[in-house]
Formats: sequence, structure tokens, C-alpha cells
Amino acid sequence: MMTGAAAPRLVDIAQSAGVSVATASRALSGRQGVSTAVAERVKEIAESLGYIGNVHARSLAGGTSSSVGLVVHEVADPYFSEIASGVMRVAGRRGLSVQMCHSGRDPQIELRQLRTLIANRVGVIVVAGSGYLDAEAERSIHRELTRFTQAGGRVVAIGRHQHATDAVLPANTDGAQAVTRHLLALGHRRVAVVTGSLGLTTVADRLTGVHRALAEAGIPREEVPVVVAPFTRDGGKTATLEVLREHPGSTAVLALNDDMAIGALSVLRSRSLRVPDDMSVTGFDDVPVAADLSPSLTTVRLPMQQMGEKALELALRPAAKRPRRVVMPATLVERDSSGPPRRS
Amino acid sequence: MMTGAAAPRLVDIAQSAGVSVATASRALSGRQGVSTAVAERVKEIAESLGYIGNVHARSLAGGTSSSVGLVVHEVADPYFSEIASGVMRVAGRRGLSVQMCHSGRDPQIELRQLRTLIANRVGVIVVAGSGYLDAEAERSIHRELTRFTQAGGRVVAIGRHQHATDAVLPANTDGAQAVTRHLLALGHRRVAVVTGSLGLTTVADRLTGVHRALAEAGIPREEVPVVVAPFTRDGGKTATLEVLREHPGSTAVLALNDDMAIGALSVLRSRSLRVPDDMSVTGFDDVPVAADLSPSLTTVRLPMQQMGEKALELALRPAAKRPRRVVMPATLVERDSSGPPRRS
DNA sequence: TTGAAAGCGCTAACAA
DNA sequence: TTGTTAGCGCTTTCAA
Repeated sequence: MMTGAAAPRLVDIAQSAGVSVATASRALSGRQGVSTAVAERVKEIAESLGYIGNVHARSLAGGTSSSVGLVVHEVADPYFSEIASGVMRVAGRRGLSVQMCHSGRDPQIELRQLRTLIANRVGVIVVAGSGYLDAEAERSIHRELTRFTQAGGRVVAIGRHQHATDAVLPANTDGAQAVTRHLLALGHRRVAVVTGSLGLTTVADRLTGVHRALAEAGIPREEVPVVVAPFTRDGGKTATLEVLREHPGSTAVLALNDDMAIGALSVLRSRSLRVPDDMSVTGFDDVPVAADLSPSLTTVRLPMQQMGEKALELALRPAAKRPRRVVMPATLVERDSSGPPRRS
Repeated sequence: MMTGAAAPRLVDIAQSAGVSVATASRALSGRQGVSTAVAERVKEIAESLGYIGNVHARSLAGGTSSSVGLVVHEVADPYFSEIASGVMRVAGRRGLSVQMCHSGRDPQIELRQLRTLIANRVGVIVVAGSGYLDAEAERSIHRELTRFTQAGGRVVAIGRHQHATDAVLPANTDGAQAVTRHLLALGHRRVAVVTGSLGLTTVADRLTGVHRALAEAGIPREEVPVVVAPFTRDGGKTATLEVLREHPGSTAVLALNDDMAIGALSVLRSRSLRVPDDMSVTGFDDVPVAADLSPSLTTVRLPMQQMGEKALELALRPAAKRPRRVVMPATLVERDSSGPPRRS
């Protein structure tokens, strides 16, 4: 793709400075073993010639990598863009490049992307986003990741836990339990859960939290419908429409992410149903806009940027004997979209 | 960073297959000059050994690059994450890797990131986000970019036009003119503009559109205050507070991006001012959530994902003699946050 | 159709 | 402190 014309190389710098490439290399990478004077001159010349070292050559010769791979489901999704932002902040500080790719929530694509990252010889891979309950898919991914770590690479997962890698885990179950308790405490009994694919581990974990809270309250889980649709705003709309149609007595929509909750709010508004008077709505994640919605969204806050930062920091530390897991707190944020159920 | 243990190399594959590395290379890259039988066997062996080619070696030997650099101000900003999503979609289709970095709206950092991308020998660079009115800063950036293109690299800018590179340009001026006209047509005369730094070319362009519409209506631009704050939600809050304090007679807040408009809505709500009855609010960009706010936000739609796609597609085509500019339409989207001014 | 060998630009022993 | 040199893993002439 790139023609590669006359960019100055290390030899050129060395020649200009009247030293060997070895000395030039040492001088530019700030290693010791060069007199200050020479180092000084080499750097000046490099600067004036606009020299920029070739990372490929360096990586090939040194066997080192200065880039990190980041796999997200979809960067336009605020959950992932927040995480990505955290990863990039840490990478920026350490002078690392970030190679990002989309998995599109598809294990096949994820596998391909992983292979690309490995081909690019990234030193670490951060995999963000839910895993898949499809055992076969997970196995292939796991195999690739294992090979990578055995070759000296570091892997950290965010929000998935079935691999034997280090992981940053949001307290999905606790968070879901907290928000469910919140609705129950307000007096809701006819809650409808609105969620993305049950094949995502994130969903499974959050659903576990919901069921725990129901169990505490002695409510049989069969009484709480679970409506599945894509894990997006549009999915939230579809699902909410279904709730309204199939479960007309519901007094609260408990969405398993904010996107779906936003879709729910939008449908309710268009139906002229007041939130929370006619229907309470809760989300999960606390994306930045949740606080600015009207009504502001009751949700579960996940420190997404910190999760990204933490993940890369973890990856940059050498591997421990046993996989490290860092659990990030999920905290209920009570806002205006939830309230007591209407009297019926 | 990466220790690099026993990942199979091309020689290993060649050896296993009983052919030379040259043949193995040809077979794996699908070039012709190898008998189908041999090619077949080599591929099988590579597959079974889990061979993943080393991009660094390939790039070094072949002088080619299969990665693209993407510079955004901040990926957690929906404007940029939408663009990034578009870029990544096209990259994914073409089997290219994307190296993304933050400029943080700081020309120094942007320059450094650019150099990192060049060091990584990306074939193309997509620079998203406003340029800087600081001439000195732009010059350094321009110099680096020029050197890159001269060395055969391709550069496409999104939303900035001072470089002699190909560019994807949203119709900022037209869009701003349209939204300003809209407010004027509703009867507003006391409009307050709320914007990010005047040092950003995006802001300059949008302001030009505002001024054009004012001129059309015969309103002296001095009558319309321009309040500057960071180009973020918080900036929108700060600026709106200032509007309320310093320009109490205003009947409309014309924000130059959606983020600031969202901040404005939030402040107005907390002051119990009704939108649009007491105050109209308009945004710019049409980020996904704009339609779901309450009231839904009147704004100017920019096809952000398409801008990202278009930019990379443009970059992947060979350079033309003269820089190409693709203008993307900015369309007014009238929603519920704007209405006639209250009678005073 | 295949193979041998010369690099790509750099780092890292090893010598001097 | 400096230089020489052997690779890193691959692609690509050039011969066979």
C-alpha cells in the first residue's frame, strides 16, 4: 500500500554523524555506553533530518513490541468507547500504540481479529466485552489466546471470566441484584426484564443477580418475564413494545443495559406513558448520557474508563502464577426514572 | 515487552512441508507459481501448526503496510466514536488493522501521535477532528504529514481543510446557517451561541454559518453573544449558566455541538425552565442519543459513520493530482427542543 | 514450478 | 566508548 520513498534510515543518521549504526542506535534509544557529546550530536542530526525509526525493524530485531491490541464489540457503543478511552489514556502515557478492532459480538470475527493482532505481534491484548456461551466458539478463542500467552504475550479480559486469563470484572451480579432490590423495595411486583442475547455471559451474570433478588423476596422467577432483543437502543424499543403487548400489567422495565433502557424511555414517551408514574425504568452501565436524560435514568454505575485503564495496567505487569481478577464495583445510582408503582 | 517463545515461523512450515521458504511464502500468500498440490499441502500444514505470519517481517521485507492510523480527539466523545466505527468497519472489510490514538485537542500531542503512526509504518492516516487555528502548530503537523505523503503514505482529514490533503468535510457552515435560520424563523431574536474554543476550525466554520444567517435577517452580529467553554457536556453547563446570568433576555441557546446542548438542557431542567417554552435549545452533530433526549433535540445531522467510511475509502484510493474534497451534507433535524419564543 | 540468496532497517552480542 | 557483525522472519529477484 505504501510505496516507501526516501525516509531517512538509521544508517543515514549514523553516516551523517560519522558514527556506526550501533552507536547511533544506542544514542537514539537513550541507552548508555555512548559519550554525551556523541549522543547529543546524533540526536540533533536525527531531529534535523526528521528521522523516525521503523517500528517493524525494531520489533523484528529486538523481539519487542510496543503495541497493544484492543478488541471491542463495537466502538460506537458508549460502553466500549468509554473502556477504549481508558485503555488509550494509559497507552498514551506509556508511549504504546493501540490497535483496535471490532468483534461485532460474533465469535468468528473475534477469532479472526485476534489472529490479526497476533500477526501484528502486539505485546498485550485487551479483550473487552461479554464472552459467548457457545462452548465451541469460546474454545477456539481460548486456544488462540493460550498460544499467545505461551509465546510470552499478555492477555486481560474485561467483563468475561471463562478464560484462564487475568480479568477485570464488573460486579454484574451484585449490580443487578441491587437494582432489582431497589425496584422491589419501591413496591414493584410486576417487573419485566428487557435484555440482550442470553448467549452473552454478561447477560447471564446480570440475570443471576435479578434472580437472586427475586428469590430473597420470595418471588418465583417465572413471574418475571424476560424479553430478549438486541442489546441496543432499538432492541430496547422492540422489547418494550413486546412488554406492553404481552405483559400489560407490568409496572417496571428493568433493562440490562442503558442502551435498552433509553429505547424503553423513548417508546414509553411516544405512548404517552409517564415515567416513573406509569412505569419505572432502570438501566445498567451508567453511560455518560444517563444522567442527562429526562427523566434521568436510575441505573447501575460501572466505572468503565477505569476498567479500561485497569485492564491495560494489569496487562503491562508480568503474569502471575494464577490469573488475577480485579473486581470493579457496580453501584446503584437512583435517579428519576424509578418510583413507586401506580395504584392499580 | 513480549518475550517471543516458540511461535512457528515460515521456515518451520516450509520444513514440515518439505519445500523452500520461497515456495511456502508463495503458497500462503496465494500467489501463483506454485502447483496447486503443493500450495494445498503447505496451507494445511500451516493451519495445523497454527501458523500466523509476522506482520513486522512481512512489512520489512515487502515494504508494504496493512494498517491504517486513526487520530481522534477523544474516542469517548460520540462524534469521534461514530467516525471511528465507520473507519473500523471499512478496515475490517479490507483486512486492515487500525491504530487509533488520541490527540486530546492538543496540537503537541497530535504531532507526537502522528510520528508514532509513521514510525509504525501505517500506509494511511485518517485525521479526524477539527484543526487548530494556531498557525505554528498547524505548520508542524502539516510538515510531518507532507513528509509522510512524499514517502508514499496517504492522508485523509475529516473536518479540517487547511492541509493540502484529501478531506471529508461536513457542511459545517451550511448546517449552522440552517439551524440559525430555523430559530430566526420561529421568531427568536435574542439567541445566545454556546461553543467550544474559537481556536478550532470547526467552530470558526459553524460560527460563519450563524453569522451568515444573522446577516440575511439583518441582525447585527454584536447582538448575539457567543459564550465559549469546553466543547463538552460540562462546558455546555458552564456556558448556559453564563448565558442565564449575563444575557437574561435570551430565548434560545444555539449550541455548536450536541454535547454542549445536552449540558444546556440539563442546566435548564435543574432551573425548572421549560424547553422549548421558556427557552429553545439546538445542537449540532446529531449524536445517536439526541433523538432520545426529552425533549428530543433539534440539531444538525452529520453522517458521522459515513464520514469515517468515506475517509478510509478515499485514503485507500491512490492520490489524485489535486487534493480531493468530499463534502458531506449537514441537514437540519427539527425536533422538540425548539419552538417559538415565549411572549415577554 | 521450485530453490538459493540477497536484503528490508534495526538491535544486540561480541570485539576492539 | 565505539564498531563489526550476525541475525529477527519474511518477500522477492534471479537461477535452475
